[in-house]
Amino acid sequence: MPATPLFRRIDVAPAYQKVADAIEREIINGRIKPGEPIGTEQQLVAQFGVNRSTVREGIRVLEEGGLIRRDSSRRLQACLPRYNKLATRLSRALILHEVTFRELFETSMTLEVASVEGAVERATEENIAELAGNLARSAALVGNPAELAELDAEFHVLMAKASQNRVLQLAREPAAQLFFPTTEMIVGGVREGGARLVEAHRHILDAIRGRDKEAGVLWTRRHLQDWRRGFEKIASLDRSVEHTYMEHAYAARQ
Amino acid sequence: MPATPLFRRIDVAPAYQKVADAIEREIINGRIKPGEPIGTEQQLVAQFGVNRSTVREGIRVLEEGGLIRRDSSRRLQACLPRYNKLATRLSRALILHEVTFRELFETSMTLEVASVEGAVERATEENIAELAGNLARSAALVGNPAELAELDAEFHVLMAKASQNRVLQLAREPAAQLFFPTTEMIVGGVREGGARLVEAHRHILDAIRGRDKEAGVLWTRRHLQDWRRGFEKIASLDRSVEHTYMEHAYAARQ
DNA sequence: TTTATCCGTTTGTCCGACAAAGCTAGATTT
DNA sequence: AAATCTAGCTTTGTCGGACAAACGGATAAA
Repeated sequence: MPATPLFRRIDVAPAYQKVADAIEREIINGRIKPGEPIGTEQQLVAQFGVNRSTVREGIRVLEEGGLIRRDSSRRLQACLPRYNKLATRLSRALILHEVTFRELFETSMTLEVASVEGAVERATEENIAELAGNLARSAALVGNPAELAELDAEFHVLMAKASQNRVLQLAREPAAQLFFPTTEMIVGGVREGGARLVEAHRHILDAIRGRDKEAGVLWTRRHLQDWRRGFEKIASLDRSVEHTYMEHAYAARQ
Repeated sequence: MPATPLFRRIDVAPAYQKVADAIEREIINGRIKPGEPIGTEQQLVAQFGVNRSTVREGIRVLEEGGLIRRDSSRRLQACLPRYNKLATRLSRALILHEVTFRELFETSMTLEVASVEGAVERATEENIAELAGNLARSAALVGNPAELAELDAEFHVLMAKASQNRVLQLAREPAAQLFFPTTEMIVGGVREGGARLVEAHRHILDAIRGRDKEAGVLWTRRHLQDWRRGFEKIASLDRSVEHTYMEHAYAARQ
């Protein structure tokens, strides 16, 4: 073997990967815009000159990556990767890495506070209307932990949306997906839990309306501290977000 | 159509999806541990009773999701999803959503501050040694924007690691992947930029060593503000990341 | 206007096949 | 005996062809 290699390593990516890469490039470059059709499998077979099985494997990769999806009639089209879907993967990764609720709590505190600060600064009338709608529905469902937990998660999503910061929206999502599902357990297990939750939301919304950052931050902190107190009554913050929880969330969702 | 639907939508997932789900469940549940083999395609064919093509499509899904990988000899094995891979996809999503550097900056400020706070509280001797090593190398490369930019990114990764909060580590990664590559442009374009960067890192490390949270936060803020000032000299914060970054950084990298 | 029917297209799945690359174990060489 | 080589088996990546089910659209019937 020569001391200095004469040749660069040849790129030998499998064909399905090359198919996926080629389509991905077109989407990233903007040559194919979100919503536009990619073509049928048959057409891709013709264009790439590979077998349909190979094309289909490439498609699966892109589909899982969130770059393409199938519309109502199963035809392929480009799409904007949905935060939510990617966030789900990340949440799973967090579980497998056995993170603790303490880590989850600490990070969520940071991100929710940033979120409310942004919302106070930049929420539009429409954002506020959405939050108000959520609050009204929540108030009507104080006694229903399951529904209330879902509305709580939505409230925080709306708050992030109101911050007009999409990076923040994305950054908070993975933690939120693991964090907020516990709300049901907590609201259900703590006396007056539901009422306190709605009360906090009301104060936060008022702060956003009144552009009062201090109040917004204060009530967001209280809101999360409430969660923490509730959580510590039923579990330890330093236990990992276990498989048991995954099952719980999974089962409940399906 | 009845006002209230009588039936829930029936689950008719395609076979390849069911294959992927089945394997995923085993991994999430911990029945298959990271590093353990999944079996050959032939075995999966036998176990699931479906065709190999179907199995392979399912495998692509899991592979892209980061739950399984192929070892040196291409055999399937479970693995821990790597943050980095997932974060890359998220970064791509951010680009497609045409986020601005303002959003990136604001979120990074939040997350880096949280990161340094955690590091000040919980950094181990090993963490500090790693940071010190990074600082020493940086100091030796003040005049080299490309190298320094890479070391800067690493410094912040190490800082997040020192916070002992894996959720935070993950949450900051997508933004960081888009944010820090611009450092090269900035350090190269601003007089004394490299020196200021190393100086800031030094103060941050000192603060972590001395468990001085206030100083840590202060210098982290300054460090990022420096970035911002530098950035505004060469581009607008409100332009999308795609337009600015794709042109500059991509061209430079290739 | 709605319902039913037919037909071409597309997807999901299956079968069988083969070359290339990796592993295994016996045969060969040193 | 140890190292090396070789041949065979296994596994993956790819291919071609096939077919049922679902969908879209057009047309006929009520």
